[in-house]
Amino acid sequence: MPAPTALPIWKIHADILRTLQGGNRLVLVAPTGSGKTTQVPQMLLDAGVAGDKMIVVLQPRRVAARTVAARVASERGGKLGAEVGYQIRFDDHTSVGTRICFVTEGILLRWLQDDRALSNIGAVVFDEFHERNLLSDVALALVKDLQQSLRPDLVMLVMSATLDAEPVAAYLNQCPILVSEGQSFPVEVGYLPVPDQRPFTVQAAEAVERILYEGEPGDILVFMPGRGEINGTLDALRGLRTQERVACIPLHGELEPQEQDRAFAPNSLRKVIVATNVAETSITIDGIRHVVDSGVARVARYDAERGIGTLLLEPISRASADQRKGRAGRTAPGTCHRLWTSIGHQTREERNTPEIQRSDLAEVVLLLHSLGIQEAATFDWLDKPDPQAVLRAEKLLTMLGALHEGRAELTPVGRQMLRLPMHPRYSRMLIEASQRGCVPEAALCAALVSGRDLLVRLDRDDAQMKGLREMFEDSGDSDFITLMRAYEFAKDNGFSFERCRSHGINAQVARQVEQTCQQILHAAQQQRLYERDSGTTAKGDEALLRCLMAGFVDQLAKRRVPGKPECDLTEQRQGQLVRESVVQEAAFFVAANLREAPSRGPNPLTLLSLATAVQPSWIAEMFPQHLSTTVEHLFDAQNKRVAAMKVVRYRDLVIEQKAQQRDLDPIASGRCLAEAQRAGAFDLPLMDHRLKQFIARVDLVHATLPELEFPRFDAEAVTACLARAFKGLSLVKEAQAAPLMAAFHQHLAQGQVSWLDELVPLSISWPAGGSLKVSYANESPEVQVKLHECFALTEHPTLCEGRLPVTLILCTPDGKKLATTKDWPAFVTREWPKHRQAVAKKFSGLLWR
DNA sequence: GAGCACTGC
Repeated sequence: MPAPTALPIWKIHADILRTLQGGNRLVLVAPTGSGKTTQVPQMLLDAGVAGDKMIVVLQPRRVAARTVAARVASERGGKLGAEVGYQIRFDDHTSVGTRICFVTEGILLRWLQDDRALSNIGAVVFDEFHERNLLSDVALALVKDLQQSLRPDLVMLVMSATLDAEPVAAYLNQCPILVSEGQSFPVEVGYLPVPDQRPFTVQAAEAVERILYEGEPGDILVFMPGRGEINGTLDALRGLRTQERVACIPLHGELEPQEQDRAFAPNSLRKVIVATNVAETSITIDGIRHVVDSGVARVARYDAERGIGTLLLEPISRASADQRKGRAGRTAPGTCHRLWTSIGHQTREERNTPEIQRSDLAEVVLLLHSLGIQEAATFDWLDKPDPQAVLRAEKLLTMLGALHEGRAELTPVGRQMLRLPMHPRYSRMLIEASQRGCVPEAALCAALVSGRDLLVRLDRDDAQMKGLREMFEDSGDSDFITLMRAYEFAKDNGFSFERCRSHGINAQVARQVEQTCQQILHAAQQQRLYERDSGTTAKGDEALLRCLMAGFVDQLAKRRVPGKPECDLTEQRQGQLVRESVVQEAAFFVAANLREAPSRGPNPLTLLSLATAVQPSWIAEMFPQHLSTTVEHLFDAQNKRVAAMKVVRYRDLVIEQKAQQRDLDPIASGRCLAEAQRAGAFDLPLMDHRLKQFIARVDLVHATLPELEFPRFDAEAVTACLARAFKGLSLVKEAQAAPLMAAFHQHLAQGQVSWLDELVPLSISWPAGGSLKVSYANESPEVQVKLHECFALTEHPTLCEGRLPVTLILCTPDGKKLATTKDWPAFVTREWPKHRQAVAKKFSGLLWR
């Protein structure tokens, strides 16, 4: 290994120090292989840039923080944890003498809460900033804020591997940018000549085949969006007939460590590694010379309007594609095969959406409030979060009791919640648990969802594993209880990999859960939420179920039909419970997870998971402020009628209704019938062709002659007309017999109805004699006519005062459609001659022009 | 009859 000072970053050593001795901000662009991560902190230390204070280097991943710290410590000939240390969750290798400290982002944010001024820190270095993780954006904004207020002496250094440093530099008040060389090799990029519609798994396998055929040496890395596609590619690879034998290796985050190691381990065969995005940033494999890039990835987004997360397949950005490409040039020149066209490349987004713009912000907003920042939406961000997402976060925090109603200030409960390392929903659950004597159970629940999935996903027809799983599923009350049982099983078996694997449990995750749970309990103790050995344990599961409800009341779901997965939620949301949930009976449950997934049908599915059965009476006891009782007219689908009901709602979700003995209000009753009809509760035979034509004709005038101010018949207007027609009725039978036309006429202003026959007649007279019906069923009005009867036309027939040509559907004498036109004279001169001979021959008895 | 990228306190 060459001396560290031979690394490219040392070429700009003097510039870096000059900039930071003259100012307090710097953006450093340095690609992989420049040595920035290990060398820059040492340069700062040796030059005394941070004075006698500590240099903190932010890392996006724990492994990186640990390994880089070890490397730097050894370069300086010291012990890890002395001059050079690191701190990550569960692992603190620092001491009073530590001058360079590598930390993960969450740690720095914890420090900020303990000491708003970061008094013992002299410099903050943001490494891998181009990844734009949620917490690194938050940390950057807070450190900038701190530097501009209490700590002008604090040095900020943002390091990024990609070239678009201008926005960050501009954000840091036009601070200087320095660029270092990297140490990588050229990668030759190839695109598809034309788009290929076949599955990209097949295309990728073919690309691999071509690389093998060309005989260029080196391992191959294939990027796929997920596990399914990885397996599909591996299948396709097995089907290849190539001379060379290769080792096909899957790589994704859910694999156990020893399975992941196969990708790193030397292999006598050429390796073809088929990986997800883990291989783009988190995992680096030496020896890759060829990249095959599907060009897609699964990206998590958050729909703030509905509070639902999605995980969709999306084209990756150009920045991401370049990052993937770079994986082929780490040790020698390489090739990159992109499964899209060079034209398609230009239409891709330039860079990824920063995580802050696609996340649930509840935790971040709570943190900001604790630091006195009440306006998260207008705070000085590099990229502002969606104001809607901030609003949703604030609403949730208010509901959880962390913010004061209406004045966006932290409550004492909110302060306690801040000290618990988890999403505010779970910290709210823990606070509830402190009052119900089930803190250890609640802490375990929070720990169980804090990392990767404890239970491995089952193959659809793995009956044996399903059978073993059932021993954890003895309670139908909550999916959390299943997870707890599985965890207890793992713990009772000493977290043995074999025992766990045989029951579909990820042992590694189970060990992490143990640690996380201990940490949570420790924090809970410090917040006086819990006393160890206090002996107050709850009887049965109900206390825990109530705690879970406290964290997720706003995700209350009500089954539409007993035993079926379809549910209604608040805010008119709908969803269905996943089939592997144990909560298959309860009429009400809260779902800890809402997400949208693509389906075969036209609409995506909203899937509810991590369910917990709840009783409506618990809501009445614990959240009376969210309940309302009214008497309303409701449609009784069973008896096909409107009934007056006493309705109890949790927010807008009906949780109880009872028929009332009382007279119906005629208007409300009609409206109720109309809305039931709109929702598809019954059909309306009198909504006939004539009425539909009427609606279409009015809409046509509305669109074509806006100056006449005809109203439009949108869905709401139709419902309003039906409500008028149904006034005073209460039975479906009555509604179906009610005359409708008059009510629809009333939607128009006085006199407008009588203009309709003039503007949009039901039939038009024809020069050849008689008249023809006009159809308004399609976007453009149509008349079907035999072609030979058109020759008498001198001009094209129109509607709406000449503004709208009728579409003529021209037929042969035996009624077969021949052509359509909106311009008869043009048709006769240009199109007709092309058909004339054939038509005239077939129908020779007629006179053709 | 249907679904899952990656991190972090």
